Amino acid sequence: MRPRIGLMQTDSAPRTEPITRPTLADVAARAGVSASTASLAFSGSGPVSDATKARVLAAASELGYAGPDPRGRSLRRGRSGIVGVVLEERVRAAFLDPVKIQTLDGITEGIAPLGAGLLLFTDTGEEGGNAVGIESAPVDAVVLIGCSPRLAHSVEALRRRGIPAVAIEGSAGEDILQISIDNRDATRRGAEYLRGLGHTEVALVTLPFDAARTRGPLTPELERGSTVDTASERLLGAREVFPHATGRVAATSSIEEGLEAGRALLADPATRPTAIIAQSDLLAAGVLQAADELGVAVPAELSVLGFDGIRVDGLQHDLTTLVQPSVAKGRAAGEAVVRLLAGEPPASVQFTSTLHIGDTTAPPAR
Amino acid sequence: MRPRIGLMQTDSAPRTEPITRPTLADVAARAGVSASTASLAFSGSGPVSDATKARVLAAASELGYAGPDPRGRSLRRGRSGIVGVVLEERVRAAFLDPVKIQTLDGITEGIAPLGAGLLLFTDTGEEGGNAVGIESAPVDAVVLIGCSPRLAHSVEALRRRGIPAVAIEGSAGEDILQISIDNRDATRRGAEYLRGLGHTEVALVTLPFDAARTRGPLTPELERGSTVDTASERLLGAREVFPHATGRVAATSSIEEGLEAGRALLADPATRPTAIIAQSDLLAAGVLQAADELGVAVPAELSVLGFDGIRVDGLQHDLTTLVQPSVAKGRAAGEAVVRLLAGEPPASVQFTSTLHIGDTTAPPAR
DNA sequence: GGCGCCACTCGAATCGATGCGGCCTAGAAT
DNA sequence: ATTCTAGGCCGCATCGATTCGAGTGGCGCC
Repeated sequence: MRPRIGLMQTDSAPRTEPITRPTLADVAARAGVSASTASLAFSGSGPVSDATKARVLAAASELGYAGPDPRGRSLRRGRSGIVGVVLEERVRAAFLDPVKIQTLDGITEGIAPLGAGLLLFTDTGEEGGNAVGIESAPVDAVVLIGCSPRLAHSVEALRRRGIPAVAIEGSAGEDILQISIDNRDATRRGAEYLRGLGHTEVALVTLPFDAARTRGPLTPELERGSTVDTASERLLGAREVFPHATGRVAATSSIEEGLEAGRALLADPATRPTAIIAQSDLLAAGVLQAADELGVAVPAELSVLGFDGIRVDGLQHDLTTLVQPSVAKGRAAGEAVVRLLAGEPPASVQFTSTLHIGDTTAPPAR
Repeated sequence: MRPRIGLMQTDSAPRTEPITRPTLADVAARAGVSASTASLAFSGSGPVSDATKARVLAAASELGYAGPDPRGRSLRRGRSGIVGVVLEERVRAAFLDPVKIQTLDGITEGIAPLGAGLLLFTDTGEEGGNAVGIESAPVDAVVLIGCSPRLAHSVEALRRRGIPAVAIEGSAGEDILQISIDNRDATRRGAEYLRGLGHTEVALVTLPFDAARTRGPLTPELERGSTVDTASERLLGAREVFPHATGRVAATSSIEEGLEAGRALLADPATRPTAIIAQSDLLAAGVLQAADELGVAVPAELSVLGFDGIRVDGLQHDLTTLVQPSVAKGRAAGEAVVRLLAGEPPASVQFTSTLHIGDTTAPPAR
């Protein structure tokens, strides 16, 4: 029996504008409706007459109200509309890798139906400080790209909090959904192709095996201490065909690193391999540059096999490589996130790579 | 609603775990302290005895509590610890541009003291749908990178909401802080250098002038309809020295686009320019490739000037270019964000580019 | 032994939005 | 004119964390 105030009693009195921004309640009061109604008018998820809605919108406009506060909304809804992406390195380094970019692009495609934003994190190892880590970020889900077991602690926090996670190319944990490719099998097929051509003296240029990104000769110690599945799997695939193959470890997937590794492997004509298996196209491109520098003819004197199937700008060769569906991988991860958030438990996905035969491989010269 | 259990009634009984996740209140109850104290124990922003803190942490661990919910925290604090970044194009396109990547990296450096995450947006134009636009995202501040006036509406919403914004290379609005470089003046200096060498027949390869990214000949219509400051300014700088210079417009800053433009400009030996001013290094690299293809010697028969000062992998030349501090630009933007959030009003910053003289420029052959 | 101080802890209010159940009223049908 | 119906609208409680002022215990000092 609350006395309804006279209709005509407008709050014409110029009340002092408070320092605080207007809230939905203010708008509702101004429009003469309840906060609930005003909320419905904005979210459109309930029956509100057009007249009322117009009145609310008008009040909002007069008050300079810019729409519901995303913070309050996400608290109430339990969803923030943000998906976290964890990269293993710092932003600059991560985005120099075309595969990562393509994957990221695929993710945006995959989560498009969510209309969610992408929040970038880097697995810098140092979780301390005031930094907003994965552990304490308002994300609805997380995609881990090539992440090391170092994240186990954070992943555990995600699990506790009930935040779904999807891992691309990395063993983040037992119960984490995996999106991967046939690293091992694909490399084996590539290696078999080289063997079929007649190669026996094969060297490797691998991706880094640990977070320290040690560069140098490929040693059993490094292999054993590997925390990077991608590198290990591709190595194992090559070893299935060339059990004693060895080579160099690059610090990162880049042309420069490939160049350096290529110089080391090709420097001595006496020990020079007839073929090099690089674990990424960028590394392969670097090896090709090294061969060019040293006057080693490709493919006559040296065959080079890559991995990824990216376009390397400025490369003169048509690289023989294992083409992997980077974008599709990202998209699958995005779609998996969507399903997880919808409550449907999706299955892990394994993509396959295809061998593209270009002009950087041929039978050995000897 | 939730029946609070008696004080001494230890919950040793394996009570059925509720479907809901534990909250700070649960932890506090378990630890036998008030919610306030538990909050202080986690945030560390108040005097809590070590014993109490340990008890709270133990209780949290037992309950599987993963720390304060970021949503509730950000609601109360009014800060989310997230900085939004608006890119003008889709993710894939944006990250193919080394300058953008460097800028982004600079931003992360700049906002490091905030410990904030980076939330990516793309200025796709379509704000509708359920998408989390800039207008309704839990961000503390926003950095606009090379954004078009199309964003005016969103920028207005930001202003209303009181969210600080910084613009890099783009006129987002009147009261938006600008971080820019001397696009016009730098290009003029580069052009003057070419004129000093004796060039008079100069062609341009420009960045796109509008969101449509029209590719083709540089027409007065396109110039007039420009919504991209960077392209316009660099064009004007060139025109100050070569008033009648014309050329081609690229659809994006990439080697491929530069290659295409280069082919068009160099195809006919009769009308071939003696120098080409490219508005980015990637475009310049493409032009160099086109020259190589067509057997045009650089710099003997053709001088090429770039802009950006990035390292282009696989480029044989030492490009003459205007080196801009991309990373510093991003860092300045990040630092500006920090200051804005701290309440200190910082000033707009204008960086200057320096002319790096490489081996792609020489006096004309004629 | 008493007084006062200090460090710590507690309770309540608050932030902004939203779901819920029930009440109201306008319009239609008889 | 009266009753029925259904679409709209309302108030309240709640989400989870934080802050502020009040309170309380213990302790030192006179």
